[in-house]
Amino acid sequence: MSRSIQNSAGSKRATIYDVAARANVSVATVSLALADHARIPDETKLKVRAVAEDMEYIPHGPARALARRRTGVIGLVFSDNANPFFAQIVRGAEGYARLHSHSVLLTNSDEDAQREMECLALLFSKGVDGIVFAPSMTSADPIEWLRNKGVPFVLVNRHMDDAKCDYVVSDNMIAGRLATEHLLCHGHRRVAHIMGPGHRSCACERLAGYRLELQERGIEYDPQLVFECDWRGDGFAEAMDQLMATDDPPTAVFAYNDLLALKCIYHLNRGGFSVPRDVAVVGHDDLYFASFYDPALTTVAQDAFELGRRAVEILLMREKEELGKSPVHVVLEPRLVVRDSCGSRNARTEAVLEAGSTVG
Amino acid sequence: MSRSIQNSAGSKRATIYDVAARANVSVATVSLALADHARIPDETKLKVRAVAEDMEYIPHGPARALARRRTGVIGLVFSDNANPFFAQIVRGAEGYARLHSHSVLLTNSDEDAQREMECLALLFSKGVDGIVFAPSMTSADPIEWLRNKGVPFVLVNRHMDDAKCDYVVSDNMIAGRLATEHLLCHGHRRVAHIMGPGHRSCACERLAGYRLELQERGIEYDPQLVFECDWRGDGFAEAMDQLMATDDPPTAVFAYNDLLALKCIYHLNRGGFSVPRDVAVVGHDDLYFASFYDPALTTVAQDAFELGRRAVEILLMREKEELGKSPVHVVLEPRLVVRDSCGSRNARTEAVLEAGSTVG
DNA sequence: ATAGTATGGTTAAGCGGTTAACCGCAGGCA
DNA sequence: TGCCTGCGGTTAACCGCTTAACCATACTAT
Repeated sequence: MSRSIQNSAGSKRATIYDVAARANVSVATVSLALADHARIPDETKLKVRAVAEDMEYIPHGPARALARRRTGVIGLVFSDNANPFFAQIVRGAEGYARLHSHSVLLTNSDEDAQREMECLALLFSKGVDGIVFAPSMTSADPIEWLRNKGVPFVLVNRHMDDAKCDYVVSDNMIAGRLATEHLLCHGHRRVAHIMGPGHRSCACERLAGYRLELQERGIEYDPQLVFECDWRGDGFAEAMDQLMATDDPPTAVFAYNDLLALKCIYHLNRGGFSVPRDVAVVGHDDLYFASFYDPALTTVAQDAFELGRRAVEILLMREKEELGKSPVHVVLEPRLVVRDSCGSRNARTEAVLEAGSTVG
Repeated sequence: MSRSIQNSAGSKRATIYDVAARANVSVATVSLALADHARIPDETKLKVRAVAEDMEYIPHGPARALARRRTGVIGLVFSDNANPFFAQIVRGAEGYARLHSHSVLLTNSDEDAQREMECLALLFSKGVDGIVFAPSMTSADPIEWLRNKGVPFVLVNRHMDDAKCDYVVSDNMIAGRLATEHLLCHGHRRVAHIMGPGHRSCACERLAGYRLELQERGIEYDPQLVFECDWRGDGFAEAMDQLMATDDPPTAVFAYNDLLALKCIYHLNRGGFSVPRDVAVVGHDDLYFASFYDPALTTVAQDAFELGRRAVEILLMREKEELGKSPVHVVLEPRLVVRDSCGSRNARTEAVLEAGSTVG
């Protein structure tokens, strides 16, 4: 009859059996009543809910997950959640998930292929309903593995061109063009590009955009002006120095992202160059602190929050089978945010401090 | 006999029954073998493991959680994981958790009391083994609730003075003193303080440190020089302007955290004041981008990563009952990182770019 | 020979829910 | 009166794994 006895000390968790006993109904009735099932008359629902409320009954997730065959949990795989860009994606994902009664399990791959697989396996073992995944490698192995296991997933931020799967990205080609166009329109002819890790789709695409824009405006592409840095953003300083020491140094730099842009400005300052006077700099991402850097950073904004939000949205729609068989590709439009680091505005003319961003 | 039949298509998840069937043993043997139980001879273990490996068997977490009565999941409650400071704590927690075969469920409370309770309830429903919690409110309700439910938890970053529970914090009193001392030692007599939300223990303690240091150095505390801002970091600009317009303006500012410090510098610049020439500024947290801001920010460093790490460590030790009944209080020592924003160093003298920090 | 004890494996009872199938009863209708 | 139908609830079979208790066999000691 009663499998569990609610001890009055309140130390043990109240189970559905406790509620059933107190409400003088069966566990089935409790379950159905709390699920607002049509078969249960309102009167009973009210009674059961009152008892459940009173006992502070909170259903046991794992048990429910076992019976229902889904956990209401979405797995997240990023290389590093402390990276402000990823942090925002995570936030977007978490927010949307919560709005739809899901929660998120967070894993970090540290941009390591093996760890990435471990993350996926871990999430699979936890029985997540789906995975939002920012692959760091070009290898299709993780994708294959996920597909084989039958776990729904959506790629975010980066995508593999061959894989026919859902993804949501920002249009990095356009981003590269926007940044480059802006600089060229201000008369720059020698525009350098600090490129991200070459194995990432977004780095390649931004480079491609940069090249395409140069081409369309009749400027010859000079590979000397492009250098790649690793995923930690290190390794551009020396190249930068060499470049600035030539007799035809760049007058502008388009950096893969804001962090690199800021480091670049910092480094240029150290080297005696002033931004934007001597060199114009454009970044990418529009991290919140870019706006109150000095000089305020001109940058290509991509909505990281939205990236995460949409990814979860797709996952949940797939779960409810509201989506067809064909893969969903969301491509967000980036936009240029003009500030001071490219010299087209004067810092002193801006009176208002941009707000936003939380404080620890 | 066999409850589940592994269809060769591979679409359904392999269960322990599938493994047992293929290995010609009972599920109990499989379970024990995979758990490396002493009762199972090596030969059998090898055989079972080979089969499990071959079938890519990954135990089903929820089922295991139900049987074992723990999930191997730790819940995280912060106001906003996109805040770089919290992001680092989260990272520290996740890293340590993973090292010990645990994973983390992330929730954001948005600094809202009700949402905070929802987060806790959610985590409880998911059956987390413990919770790392940065309470945003002074109310002891969440603490009481957790205690009542019997969920192990440890507070991080902020603590409630009355509650006798585990916590790990940075010594904010010392932090306030360090920052203030540094400024006073450089001859400043009018030191302003941009204070964080007054309901947070850390904001109060940093203020207390600031006051104590003033007192010990014979400087009278002037409440005019202190102003509080909300959790988003807004609302200090006007106060700052008024203050700078008086005939005895501050020559130095100690800001609650780096974000505020940067905003403050930005705002001072806009107002025609130069940092550090006109006003010295010291921040708090040592966020990675503080080092390549211009001027590079002098700040009080607290090890956010370690904060998260230690919190999880305590949780896991409690789980293994390696800790006594009395509450564990970890207080990390902050340290002053002197850079350029306080005028005690010259930006041009520094040659090396500080490295670190990842790149999206 | 006989009980005693490892050894190595199996059986089965949970863990806390969900839900299909079933059942008793009252009302409607021929 | 007898049958069908709806209503409101219960029973019980899972979900996939863990683990205490049990059992068969072989080996030891008396």
